[in-house]
Amino acid sequence: MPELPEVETVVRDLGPAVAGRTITAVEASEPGVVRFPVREVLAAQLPGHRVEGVARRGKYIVCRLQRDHELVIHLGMTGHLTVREAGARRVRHTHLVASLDDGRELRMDDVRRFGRVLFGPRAVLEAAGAIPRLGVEPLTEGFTASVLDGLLRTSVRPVKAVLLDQSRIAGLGNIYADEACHQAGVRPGRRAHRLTRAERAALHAAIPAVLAAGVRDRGTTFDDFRDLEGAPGAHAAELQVYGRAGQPCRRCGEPLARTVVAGRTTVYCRRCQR
DNA sequence: CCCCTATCCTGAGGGC
DNA sequence: TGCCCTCAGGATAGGG
Repeated sequence: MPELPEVETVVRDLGPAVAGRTITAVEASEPGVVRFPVREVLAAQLPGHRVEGVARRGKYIVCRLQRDHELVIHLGMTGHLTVREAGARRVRHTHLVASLDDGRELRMDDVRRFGRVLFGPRAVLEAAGAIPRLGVEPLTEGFTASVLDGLLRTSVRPVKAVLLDQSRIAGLGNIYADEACHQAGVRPGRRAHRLTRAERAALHAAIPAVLAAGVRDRGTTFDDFRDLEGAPGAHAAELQVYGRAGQPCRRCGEPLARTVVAGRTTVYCRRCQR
């Protein structure tokens, strides 16, 4: 599942690959994934636009186009972006193919169709609420200890629910939320407002640390994340808890516990996390 | 505003 | 060999 490090990996490769390129033709095949506007409008209006740059906001990939237009892509759980030579074999469930003026194609595929493609003038996308309000970016200077304190101290929800709430912190998903809680020594099910000052500080350090490690390793390929060229990320081997229920904690040897928090499978160490 | 639950969606994997 | 069931989860709609 693409979270901040996986999306960042895609964005860092996508910028150099498509900046300056003009989109010459568009196929948007599957209804559902291409949400805004309807895909016929996208196919009619996107060609002719030149890509000026690519940025990330939370888990959203934002391609800046000419005339203040944007092509926004969310990969959902199983989405992929690739840049390939035109005519290369397509995978099943390819929802968007944007031909570029260098003979390559930007493609988006997504088996489960939880991903989204949005296009239009930035102001229109914003006014329509196409991208929901997103919280602080955890790898920026805006992610201060006091900002995180404010989020945690005012919520009675499980701490993991706060970490997963994109309107509060943008970019954490199930993998890195569990990893951050383990590194901080905090049980994911603890009520956020009951954490001690020291625990909040530990989380404030752990969140950027686990995300930066994921970015460094070009993402976690647990089952199906791939970068622009189809290569897996290397971070799965570094995971401490996610996907390791029943296996020994790498810190203390205790078999890792599995539970459900905020509706998500959650793995933690009974001994290391209190 | 706050929080929780159901829903979307397909393929992998287990049980028999 | 194959059918059926459960599970995976990011985001969001809707209920309390």
